[in-house]
Amino acid sequence: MGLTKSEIFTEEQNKLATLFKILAHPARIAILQYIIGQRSCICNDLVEELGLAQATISQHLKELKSIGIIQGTIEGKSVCYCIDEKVWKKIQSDFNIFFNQEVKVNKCC
Amino acid sequence: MGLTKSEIFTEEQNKLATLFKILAHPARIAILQYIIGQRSCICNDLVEELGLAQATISQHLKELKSIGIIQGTIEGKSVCYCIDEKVWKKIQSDFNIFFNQEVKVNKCC
DNA sequence: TTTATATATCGCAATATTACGATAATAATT
DNA sequence: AATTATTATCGTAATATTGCGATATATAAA
Repeated sequence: MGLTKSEIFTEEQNKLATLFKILAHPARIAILQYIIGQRSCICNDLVEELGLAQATISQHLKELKSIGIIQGTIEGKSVCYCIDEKVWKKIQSDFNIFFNQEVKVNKCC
Repeated sequence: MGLTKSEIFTEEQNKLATLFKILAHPARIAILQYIIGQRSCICNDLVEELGLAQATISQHLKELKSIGIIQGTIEGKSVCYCIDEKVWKKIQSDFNIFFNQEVKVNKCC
């Protein structure tokens, strides 16, 4: 089929999976790291830095924007992208809430 | 195309993206949460709990096993799955190393 | 030995993702 | 007004993922 059955999972499970999915691409990891290193950047910087086509970078930026982890501000004829620190920390917190669930020892493993 | 250009990214970026990818499905989140709640479980427990086909659950378990976050031990005619706490904590640590990069304030956003 | 139980794997169909060329849209520059 | 620079979007091809029925495998039970 190829269609995730979202309706059988909780909203929390779907939301967490979506966050993971947006981060699950090396180009998007690289984009985030580049923005952090430079504090901000424009789309073309990333095209030169990463060597992917402009359309591809633009699409990755759109996906990162979709979860709010970056935001873009129009500056003349370019768009300045930067990290939204609040969202960045919220995502880290959500991940840690998930990972801080106590893993109990058991019999078999 | 549809083929991620892994060769243009660092090994670290590819590895992190892979970890995110394996966790980027609500069924796999649900499986991990169920195992944590029960300490361990067998494949069939998950089939009943989640309402996905046995083949589907088995495939998700295989993917989780591929990053070592769970391990399976043969117990009679079933397989007992549990969290590998060491790997669990390592993944959490890897994520936090990524998220603890300092986000500096900048001019535009 | 036959049957039942539990899991893994194969093969397939449906859908999603990735990448990019072409092109549209917008604003600055000439 | 025409040109240039920057980004977004559309359309498309290639590949990946998801889900499941069918089937293979392996152990326990009868």
